[in-house]
Amino acid sequence: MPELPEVETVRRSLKPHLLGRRITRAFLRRPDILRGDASPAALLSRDRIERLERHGKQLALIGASGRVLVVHLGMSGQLLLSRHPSPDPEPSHTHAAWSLATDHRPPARLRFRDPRRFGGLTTLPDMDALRLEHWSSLGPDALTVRADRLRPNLAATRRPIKAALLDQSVLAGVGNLYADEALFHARICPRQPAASLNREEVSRLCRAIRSVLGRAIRAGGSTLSDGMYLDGEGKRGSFQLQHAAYGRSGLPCGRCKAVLRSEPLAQRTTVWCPVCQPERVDR
DNA sequence: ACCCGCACCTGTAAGC
DNA sequence: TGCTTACAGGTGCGGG
Repeated sequence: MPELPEVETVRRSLKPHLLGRRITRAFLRRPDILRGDASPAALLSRDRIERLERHGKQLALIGASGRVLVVHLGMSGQLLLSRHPSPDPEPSHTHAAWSLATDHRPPARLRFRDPRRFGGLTTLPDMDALRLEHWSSLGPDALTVRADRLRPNLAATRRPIKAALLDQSVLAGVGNLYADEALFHARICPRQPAASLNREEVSRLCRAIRSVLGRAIRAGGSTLSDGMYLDGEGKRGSFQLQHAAYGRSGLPCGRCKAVLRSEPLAQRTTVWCPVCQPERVDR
């Protein structure tokens, strides 16, 4: 599922193909996946892609005109490059597409696919709208988060730490999979109230978050057995081979061999090691 | 103000 | 074998 490492891998895989490239035409097949102005110009038709930015799980394409197209992959979203014309039929659930100007770079079409439609596109007039409106409700980006930014956000909530990590206004980029991985590596029980983490625990958690997300990006993200996640060139990730907690309920902990435990928390399947991540009694 | 719980959506897989 | 059911989860919102 696309969380920060997958979105960052998509960004990096698209960058050499898209930067400086002109969009000749934009196609919107399902207008209900779009928020904002649906005009061709807002969809970057006849624009030139100047930058690709990411905050948390959101990806922004920024045109030379200053216009911004935000892509949110949700659960099953994909941004895929393909040749055009292509001998293959258009993939199912292709909700939007962009024709790219012919230059020496071959793939000539970009598609947004999203079978479950939890994702979508947002058009914004400029970078100010992106920073001051669209991204202002998001917490610090998880890839570079430091304890001094995370500590006040955790102190403000009584929810379990796992629930707080899933809240994009607390921290941007972590979803169910990487929350379990980060808590495992930080040796913190997912049920521990967020506000009860001491300075040392918040520092450990930040280091674990940065480290696990960094390693996941180096592995190209996690492509689970459903094969849903692919980068911009259609390549699979391999970080699923390094998962320590996610999807390993009932299997031995890689550190202490105790059986990993699973229980729903914040309506999400949560896996942790009862020995390495003990519940700390709070005073 | 905070936060819980559910609806949204579809593909996959397990169960009968 | 073919149907039904459960499950996966990011986000937004109703309501407590």
